[in-house]
Parts: sequence; C-alpha cells; structure tokens
Amino acid sequence: MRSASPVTRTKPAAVRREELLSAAQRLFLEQGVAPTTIEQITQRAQVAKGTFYLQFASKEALIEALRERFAAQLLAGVDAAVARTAPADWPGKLAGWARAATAGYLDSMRLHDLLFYAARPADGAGMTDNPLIDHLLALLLAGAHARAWHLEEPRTLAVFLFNGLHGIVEAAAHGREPHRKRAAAQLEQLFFRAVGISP
Amino acid sequence: MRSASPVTRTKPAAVRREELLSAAQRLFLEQGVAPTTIEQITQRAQVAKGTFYLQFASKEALIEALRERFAAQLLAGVDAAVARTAPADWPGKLAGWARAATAGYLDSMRLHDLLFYAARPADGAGMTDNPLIDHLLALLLAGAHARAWHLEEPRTLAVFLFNGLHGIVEAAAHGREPHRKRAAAQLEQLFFRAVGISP
Amino acid sequence: MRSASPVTRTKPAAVRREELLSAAQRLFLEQGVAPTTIEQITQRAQVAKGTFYLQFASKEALIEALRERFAAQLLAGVDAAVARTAPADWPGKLAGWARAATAGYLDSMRLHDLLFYAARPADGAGMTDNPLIDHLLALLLAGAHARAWHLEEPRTLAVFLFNGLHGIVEAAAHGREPHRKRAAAQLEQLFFRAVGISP
Amino acid sequence: MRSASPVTRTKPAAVRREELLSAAQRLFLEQGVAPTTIEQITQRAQVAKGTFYLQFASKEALIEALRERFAAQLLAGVDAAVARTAPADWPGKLAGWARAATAGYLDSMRLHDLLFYAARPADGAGMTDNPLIDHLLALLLAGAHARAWHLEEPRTLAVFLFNGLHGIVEAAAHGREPHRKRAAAQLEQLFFRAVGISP
DNA sequence: AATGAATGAGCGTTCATTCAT
DNA sequence: CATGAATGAACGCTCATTCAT
Repeated sequence: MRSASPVTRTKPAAVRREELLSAAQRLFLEQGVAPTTIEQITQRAQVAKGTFYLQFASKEALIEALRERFAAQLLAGVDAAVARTAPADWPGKLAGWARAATAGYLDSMRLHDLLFYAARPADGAGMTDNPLIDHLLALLLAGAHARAWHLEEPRTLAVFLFNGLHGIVEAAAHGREPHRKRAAAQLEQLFFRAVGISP
Repeated sequence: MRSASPVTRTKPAAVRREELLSAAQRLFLEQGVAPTTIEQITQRAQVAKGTFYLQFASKEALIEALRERFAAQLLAGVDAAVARTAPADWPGKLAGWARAATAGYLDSMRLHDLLFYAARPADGAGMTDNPLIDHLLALLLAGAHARAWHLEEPRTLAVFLFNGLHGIVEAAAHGREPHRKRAAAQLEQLFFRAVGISP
Repeated sequence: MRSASPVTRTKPAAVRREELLSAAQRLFLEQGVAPTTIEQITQRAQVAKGTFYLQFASKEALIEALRERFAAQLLAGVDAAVARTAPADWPGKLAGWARAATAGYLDSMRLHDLLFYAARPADGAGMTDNPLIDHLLALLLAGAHARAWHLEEPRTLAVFLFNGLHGIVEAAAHGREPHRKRAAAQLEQLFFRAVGISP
Repeated sequence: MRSASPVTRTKPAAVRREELLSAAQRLFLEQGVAPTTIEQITQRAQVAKGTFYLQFASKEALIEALRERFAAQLLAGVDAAVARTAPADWPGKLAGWARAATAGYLDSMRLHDLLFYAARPADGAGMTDNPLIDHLLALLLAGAHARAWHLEEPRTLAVFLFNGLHGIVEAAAHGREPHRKRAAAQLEQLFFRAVGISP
C-alpha cells in the first residue's frame, strides 16, 4: 500500500529489461561484447544473475534485443533529421543524413558496429548489409527518382558512403582528427561529389 | 615418446614460426579469431601445443606477428602495383591503388579486418589507423605535392576512401553485388570524384 | 494484480494439493522426476510458483506425498482384488495379487518405480522395502498360516516375487515380450512354483 | 632421469582414465550419479577439473565407459563361475550363475543399477534389457537345449529371475535380511523351482 | 628444441526456494 | 491465500597457459 517503499525490489518487466539492456550496452561499449559476462551485466544492473534470464533467453537474445533497440532509436533520429529538411532539398537531405548519422552519434556508431558487425557470426556481413545502409539507399533512390542526381549502382554507392562516413566517425572518435568541423564539411563535400553534384 | 625418431623434427625457429603463422592465418580466415584455439593451430601446423609457446608468448603475440606479416606482404603488393604506373600518372596510381587493394585480395581484405579490426581490444581503432590507410595517405600526399589534386584534409580523405573501398570489397565478398566489373569501375570513379578530378 | 477478480481463485487447501499432486504425477510419468521443474508443475496446475510452497515444503516433500497417495490408491486396488476371491482359495489369492499388481497397472508400476526407486536418495532401498512388498508379504504369511504353502524366508520370497513380477511388467511395457497373455500365465506359474504348489 | 620423482604428475593415459573411472564409480555408489559433480570426481582423483575432459568427452561418456568396464568385469566373473562347473551339470551352472551374480557382488549389483538403470534416459529399460539378463538367457537356453529343463518363455523367465535375484541382493545389501546364507540357499531353490527342477 | 599432460579460472545457463506485495 | 519477480549457488564444459620430461 505504501508507495515509494524504501527498496523496491520488484520492478515492471519492461523497466528491468531496459536496465539490463542499458547495463549491457554500456559494458559492450567499454569492453566489447565477448569479454562482457552476464555476471558483469547483472552486477551493473544491480540484480542477481538469474534475473537476467527472466528477461532474456540467452546472451545472444540480449544482443538481438539491443539490435532492435538500436534500429528503433538511431534510425528514428536520422529519419527525423532528413524529414526536417525542405521537401525538395535533396542535397540538404543528403547532408542531413550524414550529419545526423554522425554528430553526437559516436557512441551509437560504435554500438552499431558492436551489434551489427563484431557480435555477428563469422561471416561478418554487417558493414554491407545493415539498417543504416538500407536507410541511406532509400534516400539515394528517392533523390535519383526526383532527378536530384544520377546513380549507376545505388547499393554499391550506399555501401561506399556508409563505410566512408563510418571510418571518419571512428577516426574522430579516436581523436585522430582534431578538426571535427572541417571533417564534417569535408564529409558533406565527399557525399556531394560521390553523387556527382556540387553544394 | 621413442627417442631416435626417424624424421628430424627440429626445424629452424623461423620456419616453425612461419608454419604456425600460416596455420593460424588459414584457421582465422575459416572460423574467425576467437573461435580458433591454440590446439587447432598446432594441430594444423603439425607440432605440439607447447611448441607454440616457444615461438609466441601468447595468442595475442601471434596476432600481432600476423599483423606485421600482413603489412609486409599486402603492402608490398599494393606498392608494386602503384610503382608500375607511369611516374606522373597520378590518376593511374590512384586507380592502381584501389585495384591492387581490391582485385584478388578479398582474402587479404578479410584477413586485414580480422587482424586490424575484429581481433582488436575493444577500442577498435583498426579502421582508422592501419598500414593500408597510411599507404594510401602517402600516395594522396604525393599526388597533392605534384599538384595532381588538391586536398584539404588528407588523412580524413584517406580514411574515407579506405573505408568506402573496404565496404564495397566486403559487399562483393558477400555476393550482394553481382557486377564486380561495374563495381570496380564505379570505385575508380568514386576515388576520382573524391579527389576532385575526372578520369 | 487486480483485486476482485471475476473467478474465485482461492480453493480449499486439499483441492489445491490434489491438483498439484496430479500435475506433478503426470509430469513425472512423462519426463521423469529430476527433469520436472516446480515451474512446470505449477503451470500445469494453473497456479503460481509460490502457491506450490504453500502446500509443500519442498520438491522432496511433494514426492513423499505422492508416495503416500500411491500406497493408499494402488494398494487399495490390489487389496480389493485379493479380497474378491473365495476365502480359502490361496492359489487364487496369489494369482489375483499378481494379476492386480500387473494388469492395467503399467502406469502405476512406472509411477511406483519413479517414486520408490528412482527418486530416492542414493541408497535406493526402494525395491526391497516398499508398501507393495509388505502387502504381498502379508498375503504370503496369511497363506502359510492357513497351511496353503510352506515358507522358510517369507520376506526374501516376497522381495523375490515382487522384483521378478516387476521385471516382467517393465519388459511388457517396453515391448520386449509380445505375448502378454502367455507372460501372465507364466507369471502365475512362477508364483505357484515359488511357493511350492501346483495350480 | 630420476625415477620415482617425488610427485609424478604425468601418468599414462590409461592409468589416469582408470583413476577417474574408479573415483567416479565410488562417488556414484556413495551418492548416486546425478548428484556427483565433475569437480568431486576430479578432486577425489587428485587432478584438476580440466584433466577429466582429457579422458572423457562428457559426463555421459564417462558413464558409458563405466558401463563397458562393468560388463567386461562382472560378466567375466559370472562367466568364469559358470564355466568352472562340470560340463553337463546344468543345475550346478544355474546355481553358480546365481551365486556368482550375488556373492561378493553387492557393489557390482548397485553399480549395475546405477549404470544400466538409474543413469539412463527416461525410458529406463535397464532392468529388462541389459548384459546380465542376456547372459542368463544364454545359459537358460543352453540348458534347455541340453534337455536339462523345459522353457516356454525363456526371455520372460530370464527377466523374472534376474529381477528376483536382484531384489534379494538389494535387500541383503540394505540389511533387511540378516541370514545371507539362508537367503542364498533359498535363491538357489527359487531358481530351480522356476525352471521346474529339484536340486 | 619439442612434447603434451595437466592446470584452473572462467563462462553461460538452470532452477529450487524466498518474500514483498 | 495467492502471486511471480528475484535470488544465487551450483553445474558441465572450454581453453590459454605452464612445465616436467
């Protein structure tokens, strides 16, 4: 009957799930997926080991859940950024995509890699076939359809741009590139050049 | 167990080392780094487990040695391809670099990833700071110095191009892109556009 | 969670207990004792896990309760079959015991084993000291007292007969013996021979 | 070079295997199969946990190895006892079988159950279909062929006798029957009566 | 130099039992 | 009474590394 009991041990499943997801995500970012143990995850989430298995059938199921959460969150962000541009401003949309996929998303980027690339079975198709590439591809095709640019191999281009951007974001994350502003400007230029337009 | 074995089993350290390196490399390519055990490596190299530790201090040391061997070998190949072009043919050199880093090097590419990216500690700086990028950067700078093109952020560009190319090679490896010829042509075009020249 | 649930969920303790007992019994028969979890038992009995511990102190206590229920039920059946024979027809009573303990009781037999043998702590006294043996022993002694047969080691004989019959029932259950009729006839003969009488 | 080094750590595989087998066997006898952990087995065998897996692929593989060892050892003993009787002394052979399967084999008997009955998958066919029954069956058939006795359902009889004997041995093991001598005599009698002969 | 038996910390997962609501 | 989220000890198994021979 008393709300706000001193220690609420029981929490709604969704909350527990989120806490475990977040604890795992932080640990994955800090140490990588394989080296992170269930024990560490539950310790950080302040629950017993068994509680983990109340929410996830296995470590792999947790990773899959993280993938879904990632897709839902980051993708939504990029999508919104692109939608915010003027309807026919295709260069703007392209720049917006790059900016949204980059700025402030360094963690997301690393998480993306962890989830879609490193934590994958051995074939590692992740950098070639993932939701962000599909999203960019859709934008490229829409622009082509609107005659904003011409594309010969749209999917190859999307893969190229995603990976190029990805490398730059990683480089920025590792501090190899001191001038983020300039890097962002150059990224925009590279995207434009790649589709054969000028800003 | 029996002394006086018919075959001399002692080999020069360098040979043993190479055999272990090669066995490991093949296994890494087949199954990935983490799933490959020292046991498997020594079995394939036809030596006992202990012999491994005569040559390498740890599994990590082996990976590091493989990194060095990779740099020495693949880099030499790319370097030769670039050197084969006419002295002042900078577009040709750039295209040659891309071609040499790609064509017939899918295995090398996968190995590169395994070694410089996936098998890395969690910080994963591999796609941002590796010998191939340095090599490409040197070429870009040389071309800029020769006024073949103009660059504002050469290192960022190198990272971008390497990663873009990398993505396309991976995609080709996973069969997402049926027209390798076309992809290669487009890659060349993208490299040229990125440095602001036309073929 | 919501109070005032449409269905009265509180049942008399005895009913709840029976439901749990029956759910457990069916699961034990289907999968064995050890592999059956409390979770499965409560699910099948349509109650929450905690409710189990309202009725039984532990899994072991449940098994003990099942043992008691078994003794009360199967024993009653054998007893009735024996009582149905003519008062002085001792061969008939012996044959009746064997028949009642066997025919149509394959499940009971398996349950008996599960409860008195397999689910026992390691000493496994079950096949030597259990209610069915005691019941048969009482019959043997009564027959001896009535001079229907002569016994030197009645308890040893009871153990022998019970186990012999048990083996045959199991064999029949596993289909090793196609002619159940014949097996039953032979069982009767073996019981008679064992006490030194002819049908 | 020094033989009899203070602590010989490396032993021939066969020796280690035997030690593990024996340690496991003793523990199984003491506590049952399921409750015995690999840790306990290796502790008792004075080796590290990993050493276990040098000899056996899994706990189940160990049990299977124990089954084979059991069959090789006990069966050989029973066989020898039967062979020691005069060629045509069929009652003697039958009594010998019973005696050899019993006397001094209490541990073997319990081990037999553990291995062929309790540690089995859920169907528990062990008491109906196992090497000792086959061995007895062969003897019964040989005797029948020599016209020492007449059998109608030899396999059913073998199952019956094996299980009857088994029960008595168990009872003796649990001290329910103080007069082992007498029990043995009665067992002989029961075997004879079952095949329809007199001593 | 070469061997391979031995080690033991560590991991993912299960499940009987508890207890706040 | 009834619930079911939470607990945590325990288990089978793996594998990089060591070291006596």
